[in-house]
Amino acid sequence: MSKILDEKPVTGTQSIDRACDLLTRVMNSADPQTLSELVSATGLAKGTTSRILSALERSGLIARSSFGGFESGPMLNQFAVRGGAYTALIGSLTPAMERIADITHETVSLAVTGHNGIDNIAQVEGSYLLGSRNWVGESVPSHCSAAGKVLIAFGGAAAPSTLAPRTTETITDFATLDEHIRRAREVGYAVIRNELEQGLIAVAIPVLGATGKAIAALSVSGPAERITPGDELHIAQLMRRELNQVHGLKQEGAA
Amino acid sequence: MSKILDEKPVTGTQSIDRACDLLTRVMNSADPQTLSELVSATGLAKGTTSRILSALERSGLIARSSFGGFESGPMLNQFAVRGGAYTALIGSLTPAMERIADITHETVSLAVTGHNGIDNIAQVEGSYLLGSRNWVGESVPSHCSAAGKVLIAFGGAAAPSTLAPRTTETITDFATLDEHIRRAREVGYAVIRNELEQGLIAVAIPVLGATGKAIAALSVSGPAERITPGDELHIAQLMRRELNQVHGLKQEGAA
DNA sequence: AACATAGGTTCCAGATTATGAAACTTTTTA
DNA sequence: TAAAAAGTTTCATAATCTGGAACCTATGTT
Repeated sequence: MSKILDEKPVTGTQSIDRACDLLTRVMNSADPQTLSELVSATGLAKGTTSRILSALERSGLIARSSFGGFESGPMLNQFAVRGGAYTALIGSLTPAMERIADITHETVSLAVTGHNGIDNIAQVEGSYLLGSRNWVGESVPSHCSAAGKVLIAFGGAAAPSTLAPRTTETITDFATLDEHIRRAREVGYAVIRNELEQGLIAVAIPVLGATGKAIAALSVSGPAERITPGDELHIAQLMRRELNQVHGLKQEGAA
Repeated sequence: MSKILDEKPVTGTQSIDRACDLLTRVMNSADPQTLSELVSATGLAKGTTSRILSALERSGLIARSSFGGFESGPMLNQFAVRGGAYTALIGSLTPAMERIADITHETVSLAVTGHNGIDNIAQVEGSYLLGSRNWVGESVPSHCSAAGKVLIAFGGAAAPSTLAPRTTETITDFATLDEHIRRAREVGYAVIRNELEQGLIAVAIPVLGATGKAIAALSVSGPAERITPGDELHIAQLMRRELNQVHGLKQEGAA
């Protein structure tokens, strides 16, 4: 079987690619990563790994934990304290998300296109005990999340190249996904029913930026018992209405 | 004049060092940085800069802004949303900081050793109108901040190699600084009076970790009119008392 | 205490890899 | 529409990075 997408060989950055790989591994690990762990995870030579990690440490991006191993360095932690690039977006949408949670009693989430998948960046809990757990900071595949579908539909994310199944109802062929995307573009919202996890329903609408493309997705999610197919449109309309109240975001599109 | 500190030549990581430099420039800029800006800032060849930036973009560390230029990428923004490594520390100390601010009416700050200087990572405002502005996310030199002195005194930061003046009262000779450090170690707190900025007084105590070394510094700062030399000890004692209430931090030392 | 082991760093010859000037493409400005 | 600015790609060259092995240095073991 030949390559589905023509892989660009990408040359002239071997060492930087390796450094980025090591950096992201360290960043995304909860616990400090030791040199040996990173060596076996990446398959790099021990000396090479040590040299690269030292360079990253020298620039403050990573640091040695006092208990051994590498963890995020002052440069990154300081960046996190400043809030990163999403703070403004989260800040302006939080009140609307809270109102939506108040009315629906369900969990409301804000997601953006991430490096591999859809990244959840903010969440407001509903009042029900049974609801989505906090998954801020986690990623999900775009083809089986409502936020992902809506981001693809409104130009905020590229269509995925693979459709890995998560449940028996996950969309695994491109024709069906295209159909969902087209429908989302028409009606202004997207839905998942059991496609990410059995029993989990979510409805998402796009948050459109000044250029008319989606910059984020707002979604309500809850169990199938509470969110029936008949509720989907109402939830989408409610989100649209609340989002239209938000100052500083040009909103358009049906719902 | 020969090299003061023997500069280690550091070899084998030229391209990674350059990549780190570019990455941190992008991270620390409020606005997206264009290729040309980065070229002239770093002095690298245009082609080289473009190639490195593409590699960083490919790994999700930086991203192209829709308005042109490079900004922090999903990998970093997602990291920031998760909170970085300081969240636990800030979370456990915020209540104590709030109580200190309530009692003193002055601004209370939390700082850690950063990549170049002392990084402010949290701040609670006092009730006075005249007070320190919010400087979370900014760095100050260690030799002219109370937090810096106390971090050096309690093994949380290395002594600085240069003593750049900020005011006429900034300590600029190593002997005087050593004396201040020694005194801080004795009494358990450090003070600056007009050494960082005219009229600014700050008192800091160390936050000691399990290993007995300072992992952070807690400080109260305000104008010279309100914080007299006679207040310093009381403020230090107050901070020490509140810090001792914090669960999960072994505290020791006089004050 | 001496030894063994694992985890980490440094060294060095060699060739793979990054480099930068220039050509080329795209976007912006006049 | 032309011209300039901004950004990307190409390619020959040699400088840079590589990885194996030697070398440290803690920590645990007999």
